[in-house]
Amino acid sequence: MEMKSASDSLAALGHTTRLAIFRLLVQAGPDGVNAGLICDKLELAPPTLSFHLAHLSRVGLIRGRQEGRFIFYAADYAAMDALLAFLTDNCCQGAQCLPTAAAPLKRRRTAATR
Amino acid sequence: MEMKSASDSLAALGHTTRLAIFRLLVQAGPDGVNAGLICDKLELAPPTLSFHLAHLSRVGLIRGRQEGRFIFYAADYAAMDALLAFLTDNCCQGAQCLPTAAAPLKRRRTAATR
DNA sequence: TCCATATTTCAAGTATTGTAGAAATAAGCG
DNA sequence: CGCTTATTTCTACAATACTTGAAATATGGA
Repeated sequence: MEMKSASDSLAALGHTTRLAIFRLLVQAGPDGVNAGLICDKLELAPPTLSFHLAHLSRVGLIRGRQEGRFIFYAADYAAMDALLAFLTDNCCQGAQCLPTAAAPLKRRRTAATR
Repeated sequence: MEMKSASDSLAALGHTTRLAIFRLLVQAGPDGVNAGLICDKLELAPPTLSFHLAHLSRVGLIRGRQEGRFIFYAADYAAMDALLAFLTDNCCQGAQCLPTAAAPLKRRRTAATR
């Protein structure tokens, strides 16, 4: 993952409304949730929700699939995994970074290690 | 971790310059790097760097410690860990979220599980 | 004390982003 | 076809964030 793509994703999550949407979808699972239901659960005006869903989609953190009149949005778990990997990549060069843990933060799977 | 604090941290990382600074510090290890050196490595104007360091400090992702005329900044690994935990918390309710993996994204240690 | 160096604060201009009403599009149903 | 529902696009305003020159602060050394 490149710096720009990672920072775009992080910026997308760096807003309480979008973070709430994303977590809702992460916890909802791969089937996703339709836009109207997200509106209700988070009490958002439809245009506001649409704006944020478009933002999250644009950076690749979520995906929408049309089903009849509904659009179901689901988290892109692979994108989230890649983002977490980017953050902890090459963490602390093997030194002990977390005092309470025995070992450094685990390096997550990356394109190179898959 | 609360929603607001998490989104503040993510927003802080959602900027190429700050993300570059943070990764530099994550990879540098617990001893940290002094501000001037960060300036040189990332080719930033001192006030610009200072602005971003203040931002990252304010949200708790990094810490500075004075040492003579220098201020060494280091990543706060515990804060990063908590942030990653927040994102994957209660991920996909046990369903399989990553098609290539056998199991869902691991739930990281949280205050509740420590 | 005076100077050089390290870093921050101030100030001001520019640019970007978030919100929500109104209107538009799209899909299914009678 | 016309109606209802689901969602998005358009528009315009308000608010916030980024950058950098200039000035200020602080630390150590001559």
